[in-house]
Amino acid sequence: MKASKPLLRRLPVYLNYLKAHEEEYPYNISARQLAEALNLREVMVRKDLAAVSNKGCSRIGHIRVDLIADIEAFLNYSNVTDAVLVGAGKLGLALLEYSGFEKAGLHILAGFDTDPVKRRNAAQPPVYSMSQLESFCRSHNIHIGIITVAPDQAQKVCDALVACGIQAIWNFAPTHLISPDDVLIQNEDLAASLAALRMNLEYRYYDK
Amino acid sequence: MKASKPLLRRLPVYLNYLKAHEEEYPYNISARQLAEALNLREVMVRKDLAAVSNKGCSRIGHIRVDLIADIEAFLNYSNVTDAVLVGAGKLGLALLEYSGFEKAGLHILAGFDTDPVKRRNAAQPPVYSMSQLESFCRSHNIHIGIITVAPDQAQKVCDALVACGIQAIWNFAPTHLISPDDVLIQNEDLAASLAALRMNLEYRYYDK
DNA sequence: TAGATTGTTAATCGATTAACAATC
DNA sequence: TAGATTGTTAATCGATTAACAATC
Repeated sequence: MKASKPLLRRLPVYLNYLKAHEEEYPYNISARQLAEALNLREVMVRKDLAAVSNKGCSRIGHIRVDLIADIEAFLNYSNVTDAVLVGAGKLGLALLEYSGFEKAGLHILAGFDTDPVKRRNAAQPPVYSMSQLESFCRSHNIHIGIITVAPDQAQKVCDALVACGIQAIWNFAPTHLISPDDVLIQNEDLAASLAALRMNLEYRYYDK
Repeated sequence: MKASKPLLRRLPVYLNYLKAHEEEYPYNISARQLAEALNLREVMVRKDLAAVSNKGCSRIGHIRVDLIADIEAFLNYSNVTDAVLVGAGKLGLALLEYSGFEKAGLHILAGFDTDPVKRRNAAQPPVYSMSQLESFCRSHNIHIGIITVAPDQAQKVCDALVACGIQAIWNFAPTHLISPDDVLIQNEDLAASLAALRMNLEYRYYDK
């Protein structure tokens, strides 16, 4: 029942590819074809697909639309989760208005910011004052919070979100957050990701 | 010599913590203290630190500033890499102006966009027309490209970057890119990351 | 000295890959 | 039938964790 982290990260990639390549695979697609397109090992893809769907047929593979449905069902994409975002700076606004999250089952209901200039009551999603955070989270029963503030404010915002009953935090600030054990924190550290990219690039030179 | 991917992702986290907690650890810090602060296992931190520094002393641990220097040296932060970004939409602009990358050794020299409205010659970094991409990359000898365009344009942009001699691509578009084997692609798939967060949150409910 | 800390060697764990039987 | 494909069981691989000797 419980899926591994790598699997959870690969499933949206499969999903994305399956949705984007309707013309190429109008009806069915095999693990092999998917693996080759995505540059992954066939066996791994086969095992991944077996984990989320039992509709694979020999000789045929998977029915494209069924596979999409099974992956979405597995990832619970139909069960949309509401979220709030704190920090309506450039990154925050970009995320607020990014349409891709809706497809992935996340609905960012509103943003919050201490800076009155950043507020916008009319736009969709709106950006409100921090003082409204708790009542908003409570009344909408929000469980997910996204942090896109400056690193030195992140812990304070984290504490505020926890106080509002938030259960999972997606942290874009390059700060290690301290939170109660029952609050899930996922760090999206772009600088760390970048470090990995640069190092891999350098190893390449080194190997040559 | 070659570092594992998990290690490469933890090092910037250590670095970040070490830099931010000068008052707490004015001189030395032990693997144990670092591990507890970051909620990691002591042994793992110890092994990680041993991989990048040989200056650890029994009873004392590591000298904070030396450790910072060793991690930065290991990650080659002094060797700043130049990069270009294609797609000056909200996310693109946010990344263009994010100061954290400089500290991590990435200097985004310029952005490029097909939309004349998005261009800005005066701002820093500037945003130019796509037609200038190749000459810019060639003349500045750029090896890293960042893609922040819409998914349906990502492959085209990827091809253009490859044609400009780019060797590594950091892709923020939710699209699997096809590229020559010697071009390194790192996908930063926020929707995939989100899926992992949501699933972990759900498992939690399930466990209860 | 005793205790805190290091680095290293061996054991464990989890994920990927290989091998293969089953099916259409 | 032969071949393409599936799902599953066993082997491998790599990373984490445990155990421990060495040091100040």
